[in-house]
Amino acid sequence: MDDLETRELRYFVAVAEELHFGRAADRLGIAQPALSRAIRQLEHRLGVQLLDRDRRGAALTDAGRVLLREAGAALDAVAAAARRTRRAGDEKRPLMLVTKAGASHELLQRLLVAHASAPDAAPVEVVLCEVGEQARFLRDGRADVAIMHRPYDDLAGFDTEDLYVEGQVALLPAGHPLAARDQLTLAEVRDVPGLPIARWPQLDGTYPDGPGPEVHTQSQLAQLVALGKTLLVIPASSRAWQWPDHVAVPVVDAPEVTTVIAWPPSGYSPAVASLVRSAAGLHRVAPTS
Amino acid sequence: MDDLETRELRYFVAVAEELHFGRAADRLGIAQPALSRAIRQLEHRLGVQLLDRDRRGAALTDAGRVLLREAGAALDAVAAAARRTRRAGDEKRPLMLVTKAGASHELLQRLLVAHASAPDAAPVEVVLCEVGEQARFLRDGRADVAIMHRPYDDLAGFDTEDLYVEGQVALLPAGHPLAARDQLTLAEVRDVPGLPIARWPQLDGTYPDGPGPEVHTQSQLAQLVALGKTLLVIPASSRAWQWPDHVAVPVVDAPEVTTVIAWPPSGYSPAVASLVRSAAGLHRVAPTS
DNA sequence: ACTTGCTGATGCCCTTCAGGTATCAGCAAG
DNA sequence: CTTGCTGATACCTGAAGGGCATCAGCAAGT
Repeated sequence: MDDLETRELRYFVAVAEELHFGRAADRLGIAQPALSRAIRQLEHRLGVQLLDRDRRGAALTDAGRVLLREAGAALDAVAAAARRTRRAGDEKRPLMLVTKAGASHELLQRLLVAHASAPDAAPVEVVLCEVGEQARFLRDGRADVAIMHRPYDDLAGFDTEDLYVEGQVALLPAGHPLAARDQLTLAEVRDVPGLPIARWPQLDGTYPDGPGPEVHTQSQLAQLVALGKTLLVIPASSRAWQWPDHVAVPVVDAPEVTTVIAWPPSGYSPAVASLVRSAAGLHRVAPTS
Repeated sequence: MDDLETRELRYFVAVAEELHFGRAADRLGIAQPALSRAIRQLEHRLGVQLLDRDRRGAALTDAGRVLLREAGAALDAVAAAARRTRRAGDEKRPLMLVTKAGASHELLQRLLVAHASAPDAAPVEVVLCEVGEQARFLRDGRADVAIMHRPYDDLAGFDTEDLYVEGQVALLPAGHPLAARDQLTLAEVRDVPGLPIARWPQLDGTYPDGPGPEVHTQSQLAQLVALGKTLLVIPASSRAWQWPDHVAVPVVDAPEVTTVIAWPPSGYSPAVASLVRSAAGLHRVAPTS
């Protein structure tokens, strides 16, 4: 059977994301005719039409949508193979741990301290990423292990260990009427006049509908809240990055958030095992806040 | 960054498995010099030595072992992308369900019947594979969903739903002294003179040490047990394939076996969801035996 | 209706590089 | 010192990926 080459997958992903051969070719650094031919050949080899060409661009067929998803996963796996192999060559390579910037500060702190005193401690390097990007880092080999949050993050396909369960708080600009309350409900937080809830990327990378601003970094958020443009509901421990002009109020009926440590099952190594063991030792210890 | 091509990964896997450039080249249908050059180039691009060449063949380095594992996963992902995309083109494509030949007969039977009467039932095609191969089928796209057994099968990276929990029985040749007992313990079953326990492939594909024969199909096993060459401990429901000259005796302290339905998180589709829902409806119903 | 300005598709040429054949080079065992 | 393995080199060839120029369809101005 004729196997696909990663080049073909990269080409298709570019076109599927741009929905435009010219721009995709540009992004890939090749000429448009070459791209058109490559995609045609790919369609022919798979025996399936992937794109509906149209006067004003291209649109994905059902099969195209399947391939977009699968190709992404496959390319991540290939990238992971390269990265992990390169790193296997280094002696004294540190373990890469990825987490959302600004989340779970203190838990992470304690984890690193605890692990440093473990007998078989390997050095750990912390990588910060944007919201929802941890899974990507694990999948493509940029990280060996991640700190993630259920139910917000995509844990599919990873082994995990629960570390900590906590409630959520609403983060409001100081001076807002609701900021004086000592607790809130989700119903009260929704539809606050002039204070729409910020919209985060969902598991599939799209944004939910709504009036609030689209954000994907903590600093954007902090800014927007301070400016009185939005409010948000976040895990209680995240108020570590709270600004002076922010006020956190517990939201009593918000779903609980579980902080977990996650790793790709294929990438299980003694170093990862050791770190996970250190993490398990932190179980249920409330963070100082 | 220079991405790897699947061709290079296939070449490396062949060499890593054969540990011999000539044989690997033969298997790939290319000449040995081309292979040598491809591997050298791969090593150079990764900046890591993958193989220790030696007068009598090649041996994997640590990095090589990492790449062997990662490349396998990556190639499976690429193959899955191709297969799932092709199948997405077919209308009326059946759902592919894979299970070990001979295991969980009746549960599967009931699942298929239950699902056939579901309102959104898609046709289901059953594929049988050898012991421990289900994960491979799910990973490379040959199957959409699998019936597997914890703790025997490798469930890492899949979403699962528990279907059924059962104890295990020892399968003995009729006429053996232990066959008259109405229950046994693991301690009694181990080290039965002249009846070593058969050795199954472990999660990593290697065989545990021991005196018993290496087997990987049910029919091999059935034969060996009937011949009085081995005994084995298996889930109670597997005695469906028991021969007339087999006797099953419960092993009271053997770990429980959970039959689960598993699917790759990436491959989640309405059809899979529907089948899983049907399966969940079977919960805890004891099979007739 | 004609033009304009987008889109992706074609035709033709060139360069690159994967792969084949022949041969070399190291080394262990006769 | 020869023989018979191994993998590595040298050199050539050919398929195919890629670039450039151009074509072809279609919608929206004018």
